[in-house]
Amino acid sequence: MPLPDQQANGQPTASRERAAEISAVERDVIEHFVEISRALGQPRSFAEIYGLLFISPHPLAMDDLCERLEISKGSVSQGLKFLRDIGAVNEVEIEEDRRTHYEAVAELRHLAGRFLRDQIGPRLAGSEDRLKRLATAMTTLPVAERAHVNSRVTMLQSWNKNTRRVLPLAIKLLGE
Amino acid sequence: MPLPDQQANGQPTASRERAAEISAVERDVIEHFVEISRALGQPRSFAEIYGLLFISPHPLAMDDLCERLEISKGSVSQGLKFLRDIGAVNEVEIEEDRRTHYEAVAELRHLAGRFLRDQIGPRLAGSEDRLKRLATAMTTLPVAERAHVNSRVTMLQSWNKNTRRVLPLAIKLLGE
DNA sequence: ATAATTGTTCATTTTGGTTTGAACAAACTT
DNA sequence: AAGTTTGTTCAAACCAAAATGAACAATTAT
Repeated sequence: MPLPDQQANGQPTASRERAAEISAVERDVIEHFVEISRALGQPRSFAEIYGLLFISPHPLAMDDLCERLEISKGSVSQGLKFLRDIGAVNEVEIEEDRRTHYEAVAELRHLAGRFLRDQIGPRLAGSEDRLKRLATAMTTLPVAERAHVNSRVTMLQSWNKNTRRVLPLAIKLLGE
Repeated sequence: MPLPDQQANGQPTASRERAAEISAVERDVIEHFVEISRALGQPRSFAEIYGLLFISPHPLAMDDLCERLEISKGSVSQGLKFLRDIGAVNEVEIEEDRRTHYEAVAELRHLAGRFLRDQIGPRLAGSEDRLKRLATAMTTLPVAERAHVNSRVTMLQSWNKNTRRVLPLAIKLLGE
């Protein structure tokens, strides 16, 4: 146990004070994002990290996130990696602090857009491939079944096409 | 082990033949729904059930679903309950068979609409409540923090409102 | 050079949600 | 009535995904 806390002193390398606990307001905001991320099938810790950064008035470093959210360094590292990748957080340099700090990107347009492109897009593409293969495999079926199967597969293809069309539009409308 | 299989005989109470295995085409269609349901955070077995009903040319009973999908009676019962509740399947009565059979409701409009209403709607409502409470709790904050927190909470409220507006529209567009 | 700090990776552990299967109720058959 | 079939419920088992924490690399300070 090194130096006791010495807040607001000039020493650049002085030991940092322990981060404050999560307040009621912060708690609620974080919970809000946790629920959203759940609906999107993303891990809770990622949402907690984003939520705290979103409500924090200044950028935070990994340590802060670990201590205040009480999650491990590993989780925070992974969470920040994901959030960085989808452009949900920005790195911020702070003078006289070696650690990289992070701030939340609050523009829903960017957020949702990149999430759509990186997370949903590839899946839709995969679906399209499968449907194409299906259409081929179908031709080997006995004629009796073919009619029904064909109508169903056609339906799936049309749903997929519609989704591809509507999703980007919806994102655009969401971002006001 | 009762009577050996006797297909296509006249006896109404005769032992039923074992259900056929899943074909390649069925496999692919089912997998398609499994992936969609994953994105929506629904259990795999539910999607399997819906998928098989969707591609099947005739209604199926619980037994059929158990045997062909190789999942337990309990799972099928729960899955059908869920699918019934959101209106994704209809019960069908079959003459000279006591068991209730099920067919998939293939109208995307109904499907998505009810899913939205039953699964997403309540969550959005919950969010709105939390945001209201938040707006109140906020007023007890020190003035210094209040400005920033206020701007963030306002942002969340606006996102929520937009979602409420856009989601039904998106559903409508999806259903052609 | 040595030590301390910052951050990532990944094998293990934990956890939360799904699936199972046994017990049960209800309806039907003989 | 006794027995069979059909279907639900729920505690326990199971499992995949998330969280942990130790080992590691890289950078900076002494």
